[in-house]
Amino acid sequence: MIRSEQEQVRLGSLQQLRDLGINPFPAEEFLVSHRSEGLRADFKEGVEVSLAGRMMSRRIMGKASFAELKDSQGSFQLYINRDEICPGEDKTLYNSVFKKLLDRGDFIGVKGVTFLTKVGEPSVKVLEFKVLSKAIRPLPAVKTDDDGNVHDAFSDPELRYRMRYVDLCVNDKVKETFVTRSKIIRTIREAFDNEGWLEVDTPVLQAIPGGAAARPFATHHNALDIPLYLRIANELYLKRLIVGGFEGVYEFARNFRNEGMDRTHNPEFTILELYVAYKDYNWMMKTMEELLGKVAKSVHGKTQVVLAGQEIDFSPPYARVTMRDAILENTSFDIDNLDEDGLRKACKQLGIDVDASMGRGKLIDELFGEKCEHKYIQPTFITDYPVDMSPLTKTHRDKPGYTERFELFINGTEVANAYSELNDPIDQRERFESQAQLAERGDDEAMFIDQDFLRSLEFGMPPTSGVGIGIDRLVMMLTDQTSIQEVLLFPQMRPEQF
RNA sequence: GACUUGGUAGCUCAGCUGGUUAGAGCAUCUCACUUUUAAUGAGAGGGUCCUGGGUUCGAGUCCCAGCCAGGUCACCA
Repeated sequence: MIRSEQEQVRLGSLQQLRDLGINPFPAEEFLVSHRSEGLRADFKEGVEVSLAGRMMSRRIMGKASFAELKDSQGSFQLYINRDEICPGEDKTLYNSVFKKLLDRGDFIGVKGVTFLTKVGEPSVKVLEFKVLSKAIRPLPAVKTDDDGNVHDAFSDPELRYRMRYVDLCVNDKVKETFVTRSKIIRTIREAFDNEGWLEVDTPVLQAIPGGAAARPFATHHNALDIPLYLRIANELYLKRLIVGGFEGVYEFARNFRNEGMDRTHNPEFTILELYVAYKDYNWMMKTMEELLGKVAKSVHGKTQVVLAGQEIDFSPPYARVTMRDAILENTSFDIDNLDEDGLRKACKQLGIDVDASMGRGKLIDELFGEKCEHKYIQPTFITDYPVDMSPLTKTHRDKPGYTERFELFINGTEVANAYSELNDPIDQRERFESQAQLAERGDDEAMFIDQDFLRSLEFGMPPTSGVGIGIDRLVMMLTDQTSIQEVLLFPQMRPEQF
């Protein structure tokens, strides 16, 4: 293995530490009394503390030095004075160990006393330090000046995603994004738990990948000798649980879809699905706008959030626009007056590619996707989707041909999808059958018929409303990110060649 | 998958119509410096110019193929 000059120096230092009887990778616990932000928030001089972390920089001035120690909360300044850590004649600990053999990126533990420097920086005067772990590779040397300008940022997206550990070490904003992600999920979970809804786990490996229109990843179970699929959705399992008598169930589900990747799609992604009995999609709209208002508030302290330079207002209520009105407003075509051929002509007239496999629902979906979707920047519920693009949704109570379904759009991106769930087993069977016909026409994303799911509905499912929220996308909306890779710790990449 | 932009030191980047030994800042190494904070001052080292072909007296630079990534589009949530 070829080592860079800096790596060779560090490997040499590692050996010299060992030669001095210092274990560069000690096993024993290091007791920490404080962490950086806590210590700064409640700062008093003259307090004995022990801190541990990564040494991010050093400023050596002869017989005294300053260093930045970075822990999980932030950074804290250390002051190391030669004669204080080496009171006797032997100055090896300072002159050799600290100045020569330690490097940026090494983990150290220190014990010392708090004080304020001449310029008022809260610091720890180090009395003892211990090598906790040696770094062989140099971290990128990112610096921030007094005006907050970042110099020599570690910014190459490929390197950042492939070596997220480095990205997290040197780019504080990245860490913040994932702290926020966790907070968003925690806020939702707390809200649902307060309602008494049950968090559940359902199968990731499924014999029939159902609940959505998408291409699955296929795998094989050796012992059973059967094909299995990674789930594209968990919807049908959660509904089985409603059949089983739970009144509210939810799951933060990792789903897998074998499709393209771009800044809003990763092959694996997280959807929060929630099903609540005796509710309908109108109730769900209210529940969602209240939830998102609450989440925005818990993350930002207010419901107005800046996203890609625009302010998004998450305070309820959100606009409600029917699919028909959305298309009417944006294209002046009234889908109520158009049959399949008419829709196909309308699409062609608007420059939308169509093919023979597209049914009425798919054509309407194209019209909306191409000409309307991107216009909904503020949170908007698009409601009442045509029956044939919503095979799991109850037909609309008073609009024939439509369903009780909505999708939530924010910044032109679909963030949630919800319906009054179809619980009529006869109707559901017919919908599955028409999906099967679509498959025969060439639609490779049409749904499979799930006989067990149909059987469960035949035992009776209460009226239920369900929703799926794209958690990754929601996190994007709330952290001012426009790429899904920025909200996934390890976005999918083509494997690296070593 | 298509189009497009890029890949040069550990990091961020220059490198002109092809022309000596490929540069800068930070980082690294050596020396100085006991309250600095993008520490400072002096000096030094560090390169598979993504890979493989080709054109040429000569290629980081031009051509072809490939690999990886970003962006746009297609597909999708």
